[in-house]
Amino acid sequence: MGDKGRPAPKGRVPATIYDIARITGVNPSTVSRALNQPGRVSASTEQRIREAAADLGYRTNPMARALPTGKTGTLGLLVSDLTNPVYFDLVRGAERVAREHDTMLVFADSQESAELERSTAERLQIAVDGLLLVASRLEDAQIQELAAAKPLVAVNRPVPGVPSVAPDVRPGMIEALDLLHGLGHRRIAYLAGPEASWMNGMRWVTAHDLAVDRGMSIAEIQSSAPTREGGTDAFAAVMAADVTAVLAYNDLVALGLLGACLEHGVAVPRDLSLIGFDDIFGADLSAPALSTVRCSWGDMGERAVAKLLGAIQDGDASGAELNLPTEFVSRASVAAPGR
Amino acid sequence: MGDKGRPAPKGRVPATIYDIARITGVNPSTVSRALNQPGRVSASTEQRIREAAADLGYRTNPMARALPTGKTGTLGLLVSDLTNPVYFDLVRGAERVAREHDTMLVFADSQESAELERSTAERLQIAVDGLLLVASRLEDAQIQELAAAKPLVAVNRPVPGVPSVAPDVRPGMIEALDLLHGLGHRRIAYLAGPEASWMNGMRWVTAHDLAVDRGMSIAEIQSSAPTREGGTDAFAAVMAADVTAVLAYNDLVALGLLGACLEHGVAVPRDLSLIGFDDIFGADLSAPALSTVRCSWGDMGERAVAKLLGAIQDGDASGAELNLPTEFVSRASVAAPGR
DNA sequence: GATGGCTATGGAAACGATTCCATGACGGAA
DNA sequence: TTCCGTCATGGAATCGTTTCCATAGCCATC
Repeated sequence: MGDKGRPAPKGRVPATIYDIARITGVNPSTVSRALNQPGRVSASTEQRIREAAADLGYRTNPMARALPTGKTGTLGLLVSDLTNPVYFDLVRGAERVAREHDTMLVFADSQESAELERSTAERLQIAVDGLLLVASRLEDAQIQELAAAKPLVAVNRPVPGVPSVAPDVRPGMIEALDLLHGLGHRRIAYLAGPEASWMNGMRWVTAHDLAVDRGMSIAEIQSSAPTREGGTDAFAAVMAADVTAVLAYNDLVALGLLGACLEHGVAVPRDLSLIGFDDIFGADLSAPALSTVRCSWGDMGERAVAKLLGAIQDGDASGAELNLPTEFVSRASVAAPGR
Repeated sequence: MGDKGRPAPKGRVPATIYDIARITGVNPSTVSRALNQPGRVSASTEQRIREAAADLGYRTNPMARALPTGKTGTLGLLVSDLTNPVYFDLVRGAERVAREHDTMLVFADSQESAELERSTAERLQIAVDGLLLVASRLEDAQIQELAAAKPLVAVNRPVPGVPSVAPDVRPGMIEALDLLHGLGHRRIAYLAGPEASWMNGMRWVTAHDLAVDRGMSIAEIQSSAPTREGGTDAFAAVMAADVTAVLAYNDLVALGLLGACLEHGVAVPRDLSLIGFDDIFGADLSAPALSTVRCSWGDMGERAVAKLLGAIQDGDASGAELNLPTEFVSRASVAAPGR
């Protein structure tokens, strides 16, 4: 480990339990006990040890601890696209709970690629105590395989036998469709997201069923990507569909489509009503402000981490599913059909 | 370490170099060499070892490696507020370069609190090879102290003797003030951000000097927080300042103020021109779309990580400063003063 | 045909913490 | 007084990898 010739690495060497042991005249094992199992050593020794530790500015070396215990004190969070504003709140919620439990969060981004997701998950898995898979593009079997190796919680996508946290789209969607129906819309469209996304399928099926229940026709329109560009690109297809309202896969797509509408002189909501999903940052900024089906991503992040920590602690492999309700947020992008 | 009574932990035990050594009939040290120092063992042995490793699905245990080497293969990224959309791109850029170098990123959020930032940085520091401090609220001396312990790069804030990456606000700001001046604005205001923020001071000083150079008067208005709420809350103070244009500390504040203006019937840009900073996601969504001084946060993230990795590799402690140019993005929120 | 240098590999000591097992002291019960 | 249980602590093995040092074989050189 000699630093041969290299410019000397910076910083003083951090103190170890051996340093504390030497100073206080006890055995390293006693130091370890004093610091981690209060009451396991005599009060006076513990006192001396704690003081010495504070003096030296001792901090447990997580790597050294991880070796014998197998616990790294970190969780991995793998999302499909870190750039997507939806994940802001999720990340924040996750971070909050993790911090509360003295756990670090490692992030990674799979760039919407299943293959990259799998390899990243595998690499990540060895360095963490558990994995959070958000909006996974993997197949059920692949996820189950990962879950067999280490605790894993699927977010935004239920997987049989694997614990998961996901929004329940029905409540919000019912509100949305009731509103559209009440306003007189009869021909609507669903602007789809990525095919590999479970959530996309879920939204389409739910929207479809609810629309049919209400005697509305609903068309499915493909989009090139779950981004603003994807929404913009779909403009022509939406126009061709001859509908009075569009439910978009998410707010990003909806905002992209909204921009294209304005650009082409299609008035929203007079000529076309628009509803998004997720209530991301910025959804209330657009003109008109975007109506959307909201789910509390912050909550999802918190619940998911809590669940994962629980699974880690008691080796729980139960595949319990947790569903958080959604709600419709009514803004200016929806109105009665104009003609 | 026995799992006494606990529901058996999941998963098969991962393979180690000992397993590979046993299978191939060599010494573990040879396995280590074969895998990490190509050419250091005979081609045939290396071949056999690699095959066995692949068979067993061997992955290096990063904790075990970290112990003797002191290198964890992770970088810490500490921001003041993960919720701020500015950091999206920064995070993404950082993540990209980190991945390229097989390095993981650990995130943490200091919630705009200097004390929390310091303690988080210290805790983080022991688990990572280097630290990225974004928009730090710490004092120079504290940052220098942290930098003495382990490689550190300050982002969005230069610190004497510490390597840093920050935007150069002048170019973008010059464009902005030239535009305002050309349109006939003579009384403008700067809606400030957090006092502890170096960037806030920088923006104010630069705006002030440039305004004075052009014979414009400029007032400084305090805000309660660098968020949309902060901007909304500042509405009354802005009105009281009797100006025709406002430069806000950042887009968030600007958007908040914009919302308040619309709500109170103040027409933007006719009654008041508005300019933000950062060009965050959503800045182009508002009505009117927000003019802003943009800096490439993605680039900043990439550069910062690259710099940090460099510093780690060659123990470089040089406090080089890197400044990335900004540019003005002209949108609809600026016009000639209306009365 | 010794000698020296090089290459390929084995052996063992670290790294820092945890944890099982052992031991000595002490106190109370018989 | 003896014995046993308990408590506080020491000692040592262990986790998986890296790396320094040692050694055996080999080839080339003098």
